[in-house]
Amino acid sequence: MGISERKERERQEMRAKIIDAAIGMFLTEGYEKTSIRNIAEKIEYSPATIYLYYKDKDELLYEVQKQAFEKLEETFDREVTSTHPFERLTQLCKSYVRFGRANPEMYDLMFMIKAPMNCVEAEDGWDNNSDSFMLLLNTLKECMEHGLIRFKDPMVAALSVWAMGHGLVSLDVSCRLKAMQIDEHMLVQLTEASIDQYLELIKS
Amino acid sequence: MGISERKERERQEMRAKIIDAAIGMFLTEGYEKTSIRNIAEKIEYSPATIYLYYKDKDELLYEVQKQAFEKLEETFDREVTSTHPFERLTQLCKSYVRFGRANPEMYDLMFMIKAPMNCVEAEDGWDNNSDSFMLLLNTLKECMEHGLIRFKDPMVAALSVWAMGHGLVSLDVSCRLKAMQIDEHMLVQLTEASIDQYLELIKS
DNA sequence: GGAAAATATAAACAGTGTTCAGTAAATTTG
DNA sequence: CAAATTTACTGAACACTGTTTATATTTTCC
Repeated sequence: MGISERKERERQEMRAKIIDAAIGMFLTEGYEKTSIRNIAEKIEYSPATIYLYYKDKDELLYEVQKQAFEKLEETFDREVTSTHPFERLTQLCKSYVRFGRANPEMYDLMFMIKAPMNCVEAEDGWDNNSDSFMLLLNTLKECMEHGLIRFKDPMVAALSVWAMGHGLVSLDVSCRLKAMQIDEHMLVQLTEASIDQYLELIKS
Repeated sequence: MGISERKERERQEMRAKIIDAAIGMFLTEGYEKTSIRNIAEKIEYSPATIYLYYKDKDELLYEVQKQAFEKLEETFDREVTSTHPFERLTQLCKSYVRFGRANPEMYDLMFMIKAPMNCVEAEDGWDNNSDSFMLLLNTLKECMEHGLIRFKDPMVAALSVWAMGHGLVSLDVSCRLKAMQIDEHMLVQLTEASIDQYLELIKS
C-alpha cells in the first residue's frame, strides 16, 4: 500500500521544513539565540510539534551540522582539484580557511560550538566530519609517498595541518585576534601569509 | 574619614565573593549551565544583589576571564624561564598547550566561548590577553633578531604560532578530534609530536 | 533622634527547552 | 458506511533562565 510511503515522505518533508528553518535562523542569529519557539513560529506550527520530529535542540543542531559539512565537501569538490598532491594540499588548506572566514556562523556550528558533541559522546567517532578529515589524511599520505612534505607520521601531519587551519579560522571567528590590535584588511593579509609560510615550511 | 574607605573595601570584598563563586561554578559546570541564581544561592544572597556589583552575566565572565589570564601568566612565569630565545619559545608553546589541556573549562572561557567578546566589541583591543600575546611576540622578535627562526614578519610569526597552539588545544577541548578516532593516550602523543615537529620546522 | 543615602530583596517580566493531556483528523477495521 | 483506532497536532503547564523594579531594611550623616 502507498499510504505508508506517502506518510514517510510527508514525515521527511516535515523534517526538512524544520531543518531549513533551523539552518536559516542558526546562521543569522546563532545557535543559542535561536529558540524552538522561533523555529516553530517560522514554519507555522506549535513548538511541541518539532519534538515529534526531533528529540531535542541538540539533535536539530546535529542535523544542521550534517548539512554544513556537505556544503564544506561540495566546496572542496569545486576547489580542491589539482592532480599534484602538494598543490592539492595547498588548495585544501586555502579552501578550508576561506570557507571558515566566509561562513563564520556555520564554522562555529561545525567546529567550535560545544553543544552537539555531548550527544555523540557515547558513539564511536564523529561521523559528520570524517569525510573531510579523510580527504586531508589521504592528501597528506600521497604527499608523503612522493616525498613532498617533511612529515613522517600521517596522523601527526593531519593533526598539525588541521590545527593550523582551525587555529587561524577559529581565533578570528571567536574574535580573539582583537589581542593583535590590527584592522580587518591587515588580518586577511596576515592569515594568508601564515598559510603560505606554513606550506612553505612543511615542503621538503 | 575612614568610612568610605571601608565601604569601598567591603564593596571589593563582595565583588571578590561573587567572582570566587562564579569561577568555581563556571569551571565545574560551564558558563552556560551556571545561572545567576545558582551563584546567588552559593554566596547566600538574592540574585538581584549580584546586579548591584556587576552589570550582567557577561561582565562576570569578563572578570573571571581576567583572573584566568592571570593564572596563565603565572604559569608562564614559572615555566618559561630560559634565557635562550628559541628555548624560551619552546617552553612557551608547551606551557600554553599543557595549560589548555589541563584546564579545558578555563581554556574554553578564555579562548573559545563566544559570550564576553561581544561586550568588548566597541572598545579597542582585548585587554585580558594582551600581556600573554606580548610575551609571545617579544620572544619571537628576539628569536628573529638572533636568526633562530625562519619567519620574516613578527606578526605573521605570532599569528602562526598562536594558531598552531590554539588549534591543537581547542580541537581537543571542543571534542572535534573524535574525527580522528584515536584514544586519549595516542592523542597526547600526537599533540606532543605536532608541537615538536612544528618547532623543528620553524627553526632555521 | 530623624532625614538621607546606601544596600538588599521579593516579586515580576519576558524569555527558554521540554513534557503531557487532550483534541482533531486520517486511517483501518467490522 | 459507521465505529474504532491510530496518527498528527497543540495549549497549557513545568521548571528553568537573565534582568528590572518597587519595596524594605540597614547604615551614615547632620
